[in-house]
Amino acid sequence: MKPSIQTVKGARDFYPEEMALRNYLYAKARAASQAFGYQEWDGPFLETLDLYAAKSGEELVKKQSFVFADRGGDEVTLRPELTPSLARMIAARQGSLTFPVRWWSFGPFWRYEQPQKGRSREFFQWNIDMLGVNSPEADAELLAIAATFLRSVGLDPQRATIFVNNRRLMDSQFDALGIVPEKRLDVSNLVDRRSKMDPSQWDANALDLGLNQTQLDGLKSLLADYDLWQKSEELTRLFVALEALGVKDYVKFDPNIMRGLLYYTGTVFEAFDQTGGVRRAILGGGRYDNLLADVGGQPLSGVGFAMGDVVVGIVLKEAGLLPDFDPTPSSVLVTVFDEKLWMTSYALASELRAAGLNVITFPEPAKLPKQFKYADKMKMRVVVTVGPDEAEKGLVAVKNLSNGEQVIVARAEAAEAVRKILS
RNA sequence: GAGCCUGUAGCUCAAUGGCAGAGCGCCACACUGUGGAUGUGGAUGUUGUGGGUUCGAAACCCAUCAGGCUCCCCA
Repeated sequence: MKPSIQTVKGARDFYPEEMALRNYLYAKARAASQAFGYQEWDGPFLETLDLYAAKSGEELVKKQSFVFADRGGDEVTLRPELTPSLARMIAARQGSLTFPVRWWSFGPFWRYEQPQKGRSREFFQWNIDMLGVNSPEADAELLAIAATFLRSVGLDPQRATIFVNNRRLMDSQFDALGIVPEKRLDVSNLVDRRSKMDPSQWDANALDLGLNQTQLDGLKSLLADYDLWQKSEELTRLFVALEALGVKDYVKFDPNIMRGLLYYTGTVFEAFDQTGGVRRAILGGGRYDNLLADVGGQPLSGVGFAMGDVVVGIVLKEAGLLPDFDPTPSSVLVTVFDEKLWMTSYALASELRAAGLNVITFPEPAKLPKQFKYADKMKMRVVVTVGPDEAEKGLVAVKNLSNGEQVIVARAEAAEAVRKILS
């Protein structure tokens, strides 16, 4: 039977299987974050529109935010990103926080976009930031966290690569080509779109922006120069630190990585699936020097990245790296032999739970084959049965489903027998 | 916000204007105290939804909803 009411467009149902993946990503993000000593935090899911109007682009505020009036008439929005909340909260306690601040978060976000592969309107995102240290070595730490995560979910450097660039380096190169600072943003956006465009059309767009042929040629050789990082002290130091941190194999310099975000000022990076199943970035981030000052705090530099759950979920699925799904958190089934022994089974299950085991009881008397089939389908590992023969002597039958062996033990020793099989 | 493609059983898909099907899964039984295997049988459906064309529509037309690809955007 099909339900007559569908989910909201771009929203997803989390059946136990999807919920398990979400929790898996959460656990891996937490592990990578905590391995580097980051503290978990969160902001409100509802924010005032003004928070985003202050810094975020017009596109985000006007077109891609879920905005509505509350009952008091104030405009509120479902948070489309976390960084403004971070800046606000840091600024509010700037005088009392111990820097550097190392914070991470995993929660829901909403953007009113066209849903497609790798993109939904309601999604979960891992955010992680370090504020108060402005150095390539700090940037390297965030890259190492990203690489640690990728490694922990089974994505090797050939499969998932983090491409890094530096805004300051590119700006100085643009300067050298005689591209005026006012044109940097346009040129950056153009670079960002290059991989999606037909080469001749891209050239035409570049000339439309007011570049001359010499500048265009210079820009193209710039974007083909994968040794360009050697001209940047920041990037040179970054790669030294990445090597020491043991993640250099995950990171490659790429002059084509720009990122659309206005607030990035130094190192920028994006991780991509190299097998091409998903063209969207798995994660992305960079250094931002001016964000705190923009929301009224003292100037404070930060570096961080964000990873949505949707793209990485697809990448893991396509790579065959989804973790095995456990249909039940319990590995033990206590059968109900018949009407008469029903409550005996319930009492036995209760004893096993008191001994610290997670136990499912079959909800009613049924034929044993049916109960065993249920245990098998739920991938349970142990079945405990009390039939008339056992009940009479105070015994229980404990069966190991993985090898089919069954032992008869005293009821008081059931928990121990189960534990032995599970260990 | 724009263009294109798709929507049939729980899942993957057939049926190209003429009786809506297959495989897998599901349920029951064979098996009256023990799962995975095998066999036999069974249930599946408002063909996304609403209109229209037609003697007749899953198919053709319009609208709408959802998904996918792309543009835009990716904070």
